[in-house]
Amino acid sequence: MKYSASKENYIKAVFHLQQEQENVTTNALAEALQTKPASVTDMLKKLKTQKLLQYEKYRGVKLTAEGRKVAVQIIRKHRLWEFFLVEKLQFGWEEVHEIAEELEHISSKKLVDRLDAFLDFPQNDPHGDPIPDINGKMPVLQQSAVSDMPVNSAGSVSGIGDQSAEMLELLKHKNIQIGTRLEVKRKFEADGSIEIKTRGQQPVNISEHVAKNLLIVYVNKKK
Amino acid sequence: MKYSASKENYIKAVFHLQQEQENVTTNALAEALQTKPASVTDMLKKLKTQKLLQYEKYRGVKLTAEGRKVAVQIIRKHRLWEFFLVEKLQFGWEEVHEIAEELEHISSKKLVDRLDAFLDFPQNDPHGDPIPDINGKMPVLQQSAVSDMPVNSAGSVSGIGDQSAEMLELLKHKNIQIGTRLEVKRKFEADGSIEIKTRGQQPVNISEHVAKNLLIVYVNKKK
DNA sequence: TATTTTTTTTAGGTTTGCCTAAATTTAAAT
DNA sequence: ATTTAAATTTAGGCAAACCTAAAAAAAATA
Repeated sequence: MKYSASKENYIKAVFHLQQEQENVTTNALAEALQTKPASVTDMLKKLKTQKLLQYEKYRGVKLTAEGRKVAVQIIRKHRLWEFFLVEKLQFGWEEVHEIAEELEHISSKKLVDRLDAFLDFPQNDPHGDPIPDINGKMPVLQQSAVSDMPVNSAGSVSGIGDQSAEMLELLKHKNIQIGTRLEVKRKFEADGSIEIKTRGQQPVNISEHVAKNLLIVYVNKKK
Repeated sequence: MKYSASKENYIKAVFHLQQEQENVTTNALAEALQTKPASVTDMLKKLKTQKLLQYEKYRGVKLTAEGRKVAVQIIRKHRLWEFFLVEKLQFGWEEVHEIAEELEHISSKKLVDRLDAFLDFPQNDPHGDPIPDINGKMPVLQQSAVSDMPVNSAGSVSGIGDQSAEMLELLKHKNIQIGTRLEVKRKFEADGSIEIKTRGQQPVNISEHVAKNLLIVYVNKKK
């Protein structure tokens, strides 16, 4: 089955919003898709008749199993293209999202799978998000936000919450990327900012916003 | 300026049809785009107001300089993607056209130019057609059809006229590809078929249709 | 609980790109 | 030079995906 780019975007948005809460509201979708609630209602009706989601008016939506399958395939494409852009075409991690938003709607299944093989089956995209495999399986790893790390614990950056170009720009400037090892040195109650240290570098201070959106997996410190 | 995929397809079609004849007719466009003449008329009016082509009702169309520029950029994208698909993703030359029809509408200029560099600035796509460079320049080489070659002359396959998947399938089966050296051995008046010989192989007979659509550049025979 | 506010839906439009059927223009043939 | 045929355009419609404004339902608050 093939769906329009617009429909695919709705499905993807529902999928992402469902990570936050089971039931997705019309307003949340309108916000995510930069469109009006009335337009969302229109589209939800269509997607419902196509059995991609469950929708009862005023009750919000959930994806069906089929909808989820479609969503995962789109996400697979998006993330593989992002990986391609960064690894092969030397793009910066803050500029690939926009281009991948277009590339993810290219329909050829064979293309995606060949691309996957060409890239040597990457596990994560440039922002650390997992790439679903050919069967739609994607590993969920145990991530915490830096804001939740105890003082003196160490972690390896594994993902970014707020992936806006601005945020990625800032992290790039602070020399933080996926895989960067960091250690929490101090936490300031006053403004929620945190002092972290990365290998070899002087300690730097990150704002509460950054701390909440910088995801890590714990690692055992080694001197 | 950004144009819809549909508009880009019209512009591209006009460009290609103009290689045959200066002035492109509504019917020819409808045929090429697999749509109805009435729809073509609709679109021509829109493209005219955007100054992409010259159009006087009942008089046919020609691209403007701007239209030509747009067409060439689309063709550049199409051919670069085709090259990518064959060279990097191991696709067969008969299956890449369809996928490139989608990829050519991805808008990022930077993407195309990076892809070009990644591919090491290829001169021709998998079917032998020239790839416009970053400035839109594309070399026109002196091609002849095998049907026009004198007996005993030799050439190197440089392009294909009819690029239908069926034709490409057939050529693949006959082991003919871009760069293949061939020599005309005999021409049969009866049906226009021609006997050719490629290096090492036994002579084979190709139909008039194939002979007319197999393009070559002449080479000096060397033993 | 009644009322106000917020959320969501309905109703009625718009644009893009397509369609069919009918009218018009151009080209071909008698 | 008519008449016939072919090509093209106009007129009126349709579906997708959006919009605004108004109505209805749900949630929040007095």
